[in-house]
Amino acid sequence: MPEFTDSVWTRPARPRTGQPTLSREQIVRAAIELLDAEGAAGLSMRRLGARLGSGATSLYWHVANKDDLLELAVDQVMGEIYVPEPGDTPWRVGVSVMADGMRAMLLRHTWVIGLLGVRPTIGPNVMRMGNRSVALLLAAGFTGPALSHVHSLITAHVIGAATTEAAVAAAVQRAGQSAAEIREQLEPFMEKTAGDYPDYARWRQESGVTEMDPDQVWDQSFAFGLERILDGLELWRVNNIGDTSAA
Amino acid sequence: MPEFTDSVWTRPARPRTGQPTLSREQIVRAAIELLDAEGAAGLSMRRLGARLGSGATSLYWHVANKDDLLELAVDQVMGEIYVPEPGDTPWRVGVSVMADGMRAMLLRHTWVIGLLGVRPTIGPNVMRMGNRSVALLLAAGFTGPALSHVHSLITAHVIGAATTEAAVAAAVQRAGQSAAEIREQLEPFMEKTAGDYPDYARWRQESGVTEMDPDQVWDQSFAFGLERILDGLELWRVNNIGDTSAA
DNA sequence: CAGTGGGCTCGAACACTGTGCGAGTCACTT
DNA sequence: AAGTGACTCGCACAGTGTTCGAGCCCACTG
Repeated sequence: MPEFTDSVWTRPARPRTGQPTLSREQIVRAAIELLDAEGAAGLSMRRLGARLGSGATSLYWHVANKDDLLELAVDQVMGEIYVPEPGDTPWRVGVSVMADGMRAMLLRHTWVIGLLGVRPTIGPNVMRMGNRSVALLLAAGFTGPALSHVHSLITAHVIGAATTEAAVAAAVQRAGQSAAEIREQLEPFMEKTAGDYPDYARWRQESGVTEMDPDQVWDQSFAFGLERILDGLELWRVNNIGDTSAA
Repeated sequence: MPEFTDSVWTRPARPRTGQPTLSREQIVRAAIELLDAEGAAGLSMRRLGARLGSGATSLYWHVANKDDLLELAVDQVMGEIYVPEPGDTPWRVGVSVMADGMRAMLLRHTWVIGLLGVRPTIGPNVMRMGNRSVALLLAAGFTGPALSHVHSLITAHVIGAATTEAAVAAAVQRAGQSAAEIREQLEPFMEKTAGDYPDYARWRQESGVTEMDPDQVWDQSFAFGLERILDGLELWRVNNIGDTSAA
């Protein structure tokens, strides 16, 4: 049984002296490229080796595991998220910027989503991000467990929204068809089952949601949710902290 | 390239006449048991066949793919979620019950989480759930795109919260150690890196979160977030619908 | 009652996966 | 010149999802 703290981040790095042809950074970068291009299923150690012009097993000198490699890749792309410094803007804006950035990152690297539920990441980039988030929320007046809850709430919204969006995007891409074609194909299925799900069918028709641009709907849905969350947090903040002037 | 609608749910079921020793329901049930017991990595067609006392390839008569099987399993467990009828309770309570139920399901079957981002499910149980959610939110006064946004917001919170909770739970389970032991192990790592993440380290110490029961913290965090979301929605509802009396 | 077709099971095989092991290469120190 | 250690890599092993074709057995038709 491995110790809890036995992960890429706690194991000492190998000393580097020679002029190796491969490096951990290079491997991680190539892995991310492969994952972006072909999804989680597209990454195999052999294919990654080939892409780097070296044998598959050479990678194991620089990386203990495929799991470790994935953890490194996740932390790497987490570093792409920009978390504003506290004080630059009102806290709502700061949080929104972070949330939007995180969402964009997850949609750029959809393979990350499937890994988030498998194992928590405590790499340097994630830690740095966490530290800046804490600073941001401290400046907003949140403290103690509430600060943690607020942070969880924001990230949960981003992860949850990105999850379903990515799922649909993947299905659409697999189908290789336009949104209009898919809507057309889906129609008979919807009509056939409309009797079984009357409320859903009626709402679907009346809402006019079928005639909107899907990408816009995703954006609006995410923004709507985030605004409601921030409203709810503001309300709580006023009632429990009472300082409405914090940046 | 497969059509978008080419999935388990749209393909006609095979006619069944003989007295087969295997059935699709039985296979799905066994798969879920295996997944619950050993996680996503524990399910292979050969192991599943062995568990059912039959050859691995026999399964392919009842199920086209491993992917299809997983989709069936996901829809199956989705059916475990209880969505209250509209009118039974105030809408906040109804939504809370659904959210709590969904969270509990995801934590019972953590393997589902990793599949949610891969492909959207449109199985009968998910559709039924969707229909009841629509009914619930219609009764609360939400209509049009806003209804969809509200539904997305709730499920996103559940999925996002369950994702990070499941990740930590999996790591703890892999370590096979108590929360106290893990905390002890983590301490030196935290102290060593405290200088790099000063805000985080300071908050961690002052907040006292390290001395709380982790399970309770998860529960509280989820409930806190849900309350803030419902507050935000209530606010929006009053401003945009104006009817505060809807059940 | 014989025969045939189709629902259903399954073993062999293929192409692939992650990874342990040991041999080999090279730059550098002693 | 010998050796040491960083690094690369081919082979092999156990395991994966899935295809194919052979075979079973039951319900039907002639």
